Amino acid sequence: MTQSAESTTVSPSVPDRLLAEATRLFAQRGFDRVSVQELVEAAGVTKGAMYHYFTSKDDLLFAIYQRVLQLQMSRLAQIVERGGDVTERLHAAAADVVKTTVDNLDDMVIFFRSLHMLSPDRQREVRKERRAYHELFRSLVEEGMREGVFQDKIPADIVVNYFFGSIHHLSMWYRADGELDGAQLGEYYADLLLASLRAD
Amino acid sequence: MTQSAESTTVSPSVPDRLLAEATRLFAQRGFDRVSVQELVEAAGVTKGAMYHYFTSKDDLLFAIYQRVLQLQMSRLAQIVERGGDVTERLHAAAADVVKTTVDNLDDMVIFFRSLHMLSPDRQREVRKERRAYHELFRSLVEEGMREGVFQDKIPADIVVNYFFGSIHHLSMWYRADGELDGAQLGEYYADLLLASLRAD
DNA sequence: CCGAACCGACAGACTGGTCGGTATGTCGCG
DNA sequence: CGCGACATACCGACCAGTCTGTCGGTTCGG
Repeated sequence: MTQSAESTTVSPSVPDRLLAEATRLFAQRGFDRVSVQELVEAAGVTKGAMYHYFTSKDDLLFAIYQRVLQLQMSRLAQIVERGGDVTERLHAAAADVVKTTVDNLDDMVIFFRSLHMLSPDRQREVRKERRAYHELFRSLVEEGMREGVFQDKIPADIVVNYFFGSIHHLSMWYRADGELDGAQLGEYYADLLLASLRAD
Repeated sequence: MTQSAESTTVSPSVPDRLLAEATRLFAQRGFDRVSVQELVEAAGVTKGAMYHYFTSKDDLLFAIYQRVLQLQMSRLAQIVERGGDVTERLHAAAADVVKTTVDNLDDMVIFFRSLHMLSPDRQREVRKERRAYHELFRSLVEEGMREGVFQDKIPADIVVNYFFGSIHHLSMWYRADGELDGAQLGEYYADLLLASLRAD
């Protein structure tokens, strides 16, 4: 074994601890308001350790983005690929993205609030991957439109942006301690999306 | 007249210039990334001038929030009050908020991205006014539900959050130089909202 | 089989620069 | 002469990133 199993404690590796604490702190107070010193103290390591694993504070933020993008894309791809009619797949995809979002609210707060903190290069990279994600989702909508299952008076592109806007906004009002759980909310949101797409 | 009309130049007053430049810069680069020095230079004044009219950098940000909240609330109130059936009023309100949002994209970027930069007191104040705004909008939805014009399987609260999420997200993808103008987009968005509310 | 060279993984002090806010001065106008 | 409306120099705090050092393990030549 290398070192992944356990040493004295079962705590995760240093980079993982940094990522976890960074996510929590950046979501809570904003990227610029969290100092590197504070972050490493929260993770129980030192600056030396952080700069050993990440080239900059920016790099740490980017790592959070990559984790989110990868998670979302893999979940959506899985749903798109599996069979079933397009209505079912779109409903499942919509409900799943809601569930995943409320399960990772901190990630989403950071995602939408801190994009402009990344270097232009990395912003482009994030936008590129995000676009691919949108396009995969949109392909479902377009499929339904072609089949005549969905109305096509409103461009698929607009519908998708409309829906993802709602998702984005979840990080501003959804509270995990409320009465509404993620699965229930996912049902509502998926129903709203499909209702607005219902063919006449 | 006091001083509002004109002096030598026709340029707006110092506080107005500060507000305008602050809005542009905060939206472009984020509150924490704009230094007071840079801001006052952009507005063509000095720090002394700024701290004469605003008690802090925070205070300037709060002034932007107040302007946005007031504008939105007054527009919505006007639409709600005028007659017409509930479908028409909701459609008009929805289309108008889209139009107002794309006409003031910088304001909205700041609104959603920088809320956590305000002091807790002022955050509460903003949230309070924002809630009142949501509730007024929601009252339209509830009215339609009571009358049976709208479906009521999904709570009005959820529907409103869903819709305002889409609005919020506009600041992330809508580009004024694109092919879609605000009025057209407002139609689409209002149609989507009403479609998702259509009674069976 | 052993010791020396080496290496990855940190620790922690330090630095150059920046920033929000303040204190004091000035100037024109009533 | 007094006061509102600024101008400007300045300060203390803080912060990202760097640099040098340390230490436990691994490798490798003899």
